[in-house]
Amino acid sequence: MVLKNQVEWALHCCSILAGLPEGKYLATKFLAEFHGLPKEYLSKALQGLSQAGLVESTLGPSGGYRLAISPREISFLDIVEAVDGSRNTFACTDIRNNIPCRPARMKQSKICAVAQVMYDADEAWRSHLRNVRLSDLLDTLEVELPKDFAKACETWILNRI
Amino acid sequence: MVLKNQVEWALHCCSILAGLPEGKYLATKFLAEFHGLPKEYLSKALQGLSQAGLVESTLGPSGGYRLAISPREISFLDIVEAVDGSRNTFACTDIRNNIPCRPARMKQSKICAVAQVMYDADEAWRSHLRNVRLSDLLDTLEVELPKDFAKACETWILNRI
DNA sequence: GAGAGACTACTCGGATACAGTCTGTCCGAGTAAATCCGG
DNA sequence: CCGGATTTACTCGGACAGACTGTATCCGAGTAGTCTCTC
Repeated sequence: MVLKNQVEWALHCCSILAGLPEGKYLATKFLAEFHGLPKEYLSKALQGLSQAGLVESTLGPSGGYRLAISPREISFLDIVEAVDGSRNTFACTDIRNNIPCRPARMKQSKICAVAQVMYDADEAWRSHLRNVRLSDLLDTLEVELPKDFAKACETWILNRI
Repeated sequence: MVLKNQVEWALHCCSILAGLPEGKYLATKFLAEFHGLPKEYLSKALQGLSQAGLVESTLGPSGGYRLAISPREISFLDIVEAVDGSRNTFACTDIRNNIPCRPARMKQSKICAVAQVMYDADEAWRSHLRNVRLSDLLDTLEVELPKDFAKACETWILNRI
């Protein structure tokens, strides 16, 4: 049970898009070049973000992606689910229904006890991701990133808009 | 990112093995028949439990599996990791190292901020699973399961030992 | 009746196969800005 | 110099392919208990 690479890519790309000047778009080509990723495949991840409404795109020259909403309104969970889907990490197939000695017409109102525990764990994971916003990541990077490196990245990107 | 079916199977099988009379083994064949699962494939999950030391097996007639340790000492996480592996749900490939404008010989002591958030979420998930023990599941089933059903299951199993 | 050998029922592990997902590439359709060209 | 047509640069979406994983199935090797056979 491992998340796909695109999740990592999407998270990093969002942090870049969040730093864009007001109203500007950044092309997939440059996002891919910046992170050393295959452009065409990265584009799939960005399409996922776009369909989820986290990001918006425009066509033509000087087209590309930008955030559709404020970084304060985007959680890690939003990005993860946009790219990786929102299926529960545990898929209960209700194998208790196969038990041969079960009385006919037995009422099975409650959810399977095993599944309940797994669902709770899933919710703990999601809850943690829901409570971290993209803006929190930006704050952390602001502190952790060396100033000269941050500046170099900024000019690199501004040169491509 | 979905856990494999074998995890569900292993959890249910463990709850059955926990109810076995002292010192008795239950064959894979019956565990599979009881849950309506493919015997050969279920055996892979049980092998995983065996390698993790949660379960022990014996060969020959009246052979099979039984718990190797008390249900109080077995957590859900133990079972999940025995079957599904213990790799982190997020695989950081450190794409920040690919950034073209990074200064040469830049010290990158700290862990990637994106990865840190994902690792914390992973730990929240694992922590929840670690805090639920197999004995807790048995307690829940004791309360939730209709008495006649539980009895029917018990006799079904005792008849096969 | 006792002991040795054959038999049986099971686990374990490897080999194999198939399907689905992940990763990645390629290309055509559609679109918006920039450019060109005719009046 | 102005407005329409063309070109360009991009996104979007589908098609496709290879690698890997998940889901099985099958079978042979090894083992522990049981049965049988011989003395």
